[in-house]
Amino acid sequence: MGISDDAVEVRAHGWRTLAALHGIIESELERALGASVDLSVVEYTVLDALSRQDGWHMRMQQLARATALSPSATTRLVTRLEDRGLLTRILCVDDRRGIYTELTSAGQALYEKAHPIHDEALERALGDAVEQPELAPVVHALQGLTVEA
Amino acid sequence: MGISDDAVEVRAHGWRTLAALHGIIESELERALGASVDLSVVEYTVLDALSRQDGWHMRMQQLARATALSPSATTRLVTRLEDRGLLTRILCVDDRRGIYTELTSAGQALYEKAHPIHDEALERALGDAVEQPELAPVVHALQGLTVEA
DNA sequence: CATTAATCATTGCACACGCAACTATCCAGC
DNA sequence: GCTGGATAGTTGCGTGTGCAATGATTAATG
Repeated sequence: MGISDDAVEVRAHGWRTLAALHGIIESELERALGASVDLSVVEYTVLDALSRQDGWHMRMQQLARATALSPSATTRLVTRLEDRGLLTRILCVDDRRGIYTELTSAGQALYEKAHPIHDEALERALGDAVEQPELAPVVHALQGLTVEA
Repeated sequence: MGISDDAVEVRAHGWRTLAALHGIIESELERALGASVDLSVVEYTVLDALSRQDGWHMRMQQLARATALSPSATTRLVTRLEDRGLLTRILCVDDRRGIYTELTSAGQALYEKAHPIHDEALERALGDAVEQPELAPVVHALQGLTVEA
């Protein structure tokens, strides 16, 4: 097995590791958020993204990007949250194709309730993961990232 | 914002980065494998896991672990692949609750066809990802993992 | 040895997703 | 100013998924 074949195998192995870690974290978040505030991970991601805009709007497309979801799934996701009164659709005036979404006060409140639960679950998941020798290096690499930008 | 709050934010940021990278890679693999051999990423994962056992069996539960899927989803996944003639169920003799799965020659052949496509797509996805400054450090960390174990 | 508990895999059901087709709106070229 | 093409978002449809309940087999306990 030559040098380039090794590189291929390293990539594949890295991808398997990444996928495993992703699965562990997502499962734990899903469980914790579902049990306490009845939110899925993507739903929380929406609230989080909107909240980080600090009361500002977000277009559907940005939301689709933030959640790694298709346009159609984004539509229904927003509809679900709107039906629960957590956010509102706002027609855009300068581009009447576009639709903005904004947190309601109920959405803001639920997000603030969910936030610490999310953080605890994430800490727990990473703590579990770091004990698996395969996953530990990736976990440490993640912790070393800078937050800015 | 104190020290421990920073740690929380670092974790959340790391998780968002991980999820973003995961999404990019999975989309690209899904597209490439679907177009060329009509396999989803999880389906390829099964063939890959079975193939890495080098002709040996795997229990449903191991498969569920390898794919990060629920037992029920694993059942149907195996059924799909079995219907396509890519693998076979084998009843276990020592524990008659358990069921082994094994690649057929057709499954082996399709895997060997899919493998280089998978690797190319993975290389392409990582190449794209490394150009995003947010993602680059994680990509490099993955490349630095050792393969053994 | 019988009975109860635990484990492996499968099915019913509801739901979230992606793809393709559709509508509405904006923009470019003439 | 009107027409053709691009873009934003929504809906129909088929499919993959998780949860809870079930059947089949093994292990534990009296």
